[in-house]
Amino acid sequence: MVSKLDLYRIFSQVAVSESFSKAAKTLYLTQPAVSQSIMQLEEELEMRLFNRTPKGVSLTREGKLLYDYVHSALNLIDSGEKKMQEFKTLRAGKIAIGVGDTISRYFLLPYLETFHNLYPDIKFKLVNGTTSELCRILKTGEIDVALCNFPIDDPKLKLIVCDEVQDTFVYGEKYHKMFSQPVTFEELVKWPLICLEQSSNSRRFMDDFMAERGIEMAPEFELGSHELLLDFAKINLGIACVTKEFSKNYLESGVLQEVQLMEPIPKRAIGICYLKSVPLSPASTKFVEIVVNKKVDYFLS
Amino acid sequence: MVSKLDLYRIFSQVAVSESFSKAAKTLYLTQPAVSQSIMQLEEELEMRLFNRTPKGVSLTREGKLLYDYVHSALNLIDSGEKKMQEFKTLRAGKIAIGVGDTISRYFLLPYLETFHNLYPDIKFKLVNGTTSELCRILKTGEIDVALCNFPIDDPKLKLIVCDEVQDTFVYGEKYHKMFSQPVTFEELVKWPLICLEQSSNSRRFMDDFMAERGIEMAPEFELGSHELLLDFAKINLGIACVTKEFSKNYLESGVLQEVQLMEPIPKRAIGICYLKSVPLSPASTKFVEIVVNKKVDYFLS
DNA sequence: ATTAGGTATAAGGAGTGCTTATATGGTAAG
DNA sequence: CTTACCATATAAGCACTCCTTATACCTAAT
Repeated sequence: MVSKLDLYRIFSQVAVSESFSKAAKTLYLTQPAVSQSIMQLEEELEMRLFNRTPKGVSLTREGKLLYDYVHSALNLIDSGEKKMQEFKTLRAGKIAIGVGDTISRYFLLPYLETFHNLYPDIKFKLVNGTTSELCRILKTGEIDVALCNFPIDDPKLKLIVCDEVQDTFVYGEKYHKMFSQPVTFEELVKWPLICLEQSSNSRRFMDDFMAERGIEMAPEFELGSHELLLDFAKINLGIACVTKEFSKNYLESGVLQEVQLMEPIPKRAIGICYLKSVPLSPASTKFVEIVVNKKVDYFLS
Repeated sequence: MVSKLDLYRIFSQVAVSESFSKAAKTLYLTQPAVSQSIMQLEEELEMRLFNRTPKGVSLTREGKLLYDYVHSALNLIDSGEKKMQEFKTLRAGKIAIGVGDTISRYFLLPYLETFHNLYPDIKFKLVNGTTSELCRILKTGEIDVALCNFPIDDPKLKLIVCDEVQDTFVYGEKYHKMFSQPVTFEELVKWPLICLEQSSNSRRFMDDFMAERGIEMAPEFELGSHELLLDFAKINLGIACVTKEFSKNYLESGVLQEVQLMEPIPKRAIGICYLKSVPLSPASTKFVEIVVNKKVDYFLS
């Protein structure tokens, strides 16, 4: 095995130039340097690679065959380097993003669109899961970044708050006259409630908040998606605990209305997180930048 | 473009070992050497290739892709080097041999068989031509060696006499009683003669020899192959000028008989020749060795 | 807490690989 | 035939690269 791969780059150039001195010029070397390199290669392979002629050199039968291999190999390396260049300039690549179900629908989409319009060659992989699941698979490397509901307490993760959302309770037409006045939490939970499943971070947030006040929520319905919450409320099956920002359409059109509360519910943070120990790829870096800077292309959202 | 290809060999090993220190051991280097090499590669590509972990390292998404290229490239180089090894040990390769028509039939064949039995993986390319044609295409590189009739006067060619052959005149049954006594050349040329074409070296040799004595040969028949000479003589169309060694079967069986001459015809040399300026390939070297040492496998000839 | 095993960093020295200078050889033109 | 020019080969010296030793730092496991 030839120890010095670099000799092959010289070999290849000489094969093309058919001259030591011409190859030397191309490689910004001197002719003796090339001469010595080829001699070294020939010695290590114990094989004459070039026929020396007064006009230059030409590959021997064996050298020609070696060149075919070497040429392909060098091309492969070049292709690989080009690919890296593309990654660097975000003309190729892939981001694996973990995201909570609710967030993917109402929050992530505009950023994905913005990013995709800027860098159409970057591929996405989206993985859905709860906040804790996402934190786990971040560490396996399956995903590069995760967008999830805070709070998260994990020393290995870098956390960046991107947005704050307001949980709120909404009702449909049937409940209209019953909520003309602000209510307390104690009064509220007596109504039929529509909530997300207990496994979700948003639900847990609200459960914890109520628990601090000694109140227990016993929802009539526990649903799997935020969209269902809104639908259920619309047909007057109860009071839904939803995220205000994700319910804009329903509230603005008047289909649903917010319960006026005596005491505000604190805002809840949504953020992006990734492993502290693993540097982000160029594409992921750019994606994070877009999300934290809220660079949404509003024309598209 | 990464200037130092050797970095890729280290890169590849690290990718396999998934550890700088393990790769270092495999490569008979120290861990810092590997560490620095990878850092250098990463700097030149401006791309993180490995994620460092406390247990070792793992390829980044981008590194993995680069590895696919690099791995293939290194495999190609290895294959090329293996091929060279095969050439060296005559387990692969090709010889292009130029050979006169007559010689190929009566002289070359046993050597080809011997060589082929020793090195069955070497391929042959045979090119027929006259001596002067062969000398010309030797210089073009189309053939590696040539087997032809001497004399040759070319300062660029290395000449090795392999054998001497005796030209002679033969006749068939009809001429039997007319050649009971030795004849002079002057008497001989009065009979109908069967010769090779004037372009052949053997014919020129005989023409020149006669000319020195002021005799001109005016053959009845000028034929393209030695075999035809014998056939024509057999059916009594004249006296054929042939090479004794190549007519053994006809002479021994008594189908043809030699003209007894007053004065002997000098022997003519057959030899192998190749360019002085171009070193022979391993296969060609061995072939020349077999021919000049007359290493014929007699069981086969 | 301590140890073991991993990578990163710093500094020094050996060796390699380049350069300059020169030799050698062949071809083509004078 | 000689000379000049173009190519490669050889020789010697030096700069720089790259590897080594030494050390620091981190994490995980005992």
